[in-house]
Amino acid sequence: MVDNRLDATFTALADPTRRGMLAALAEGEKAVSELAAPYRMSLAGAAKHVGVLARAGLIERRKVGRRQLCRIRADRLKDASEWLAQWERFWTTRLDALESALKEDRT
Amino acid sequence: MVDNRLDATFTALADPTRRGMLAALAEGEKAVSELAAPYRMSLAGAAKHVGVLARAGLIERRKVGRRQLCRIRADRLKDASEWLAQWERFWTTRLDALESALKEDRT
DNA sequence: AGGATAGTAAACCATATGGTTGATAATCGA
DNA sequence: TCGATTATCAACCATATGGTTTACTATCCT
Repeated sequence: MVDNRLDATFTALADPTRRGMLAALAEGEKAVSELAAPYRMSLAGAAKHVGVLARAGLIERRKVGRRQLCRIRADRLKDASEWLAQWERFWTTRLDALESALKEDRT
Repeated sequence: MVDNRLDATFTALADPTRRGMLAALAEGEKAVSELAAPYRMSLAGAAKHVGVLARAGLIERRKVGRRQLCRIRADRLKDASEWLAQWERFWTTRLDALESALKEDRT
């Protein structure tokens, strides 16, 4: 199912630690321990989060020496974004309705 | 935290039943039992999913007679969409890189 | 009034999740 | 070679999640 990928993607995005890690990776490739550093959490714990991101396909890892460099893989993020874009019609019509309601108020 | 809202939103979106319910609500307001109908699941189980969507702020409920009519509240979906839009630069540069790689292949 | 319908609430169960610690492996640097 | 660094793995724990069933309330219909 295509759905399973969205499940994993949204599940991965549902945790602030993991969203923070993605934000950190926006600056460029980072090793697991660098990703872990900002969090009051054991390295093993943080590495689990990295694993969730990797299994969801949101990041790639490559081993360089003893470090495991991670970088963002944009395509899954794009899938999620496109799913959400489906709903754009809703909020735009919502905003349109709000706008005309406001206009009506002023007349 | 603003983050907590994103947590709840993405958690709610991480389940295919709940995404399906949102899709059903795209056609218009629906009662809980109507939302539940497509799923091989007890009404109580489905109602829990509706509760998750409501607590995440993705839907609103209003009681009409003995029915509980639900409709989409677009703003939270929009929040999630905007969070994801942050990453647009990533996949566009990715696609650009892919494109030039393909071009290079052909020369 | 009394039965069917719509929904919630509570108790329960199995499994998933987020975290810990401790052990181990691989690599770097002196 | 030896110690420190980087990371994974396994076992474990508490809590959350997705589902069930049973019981109950509220509303509608005849």
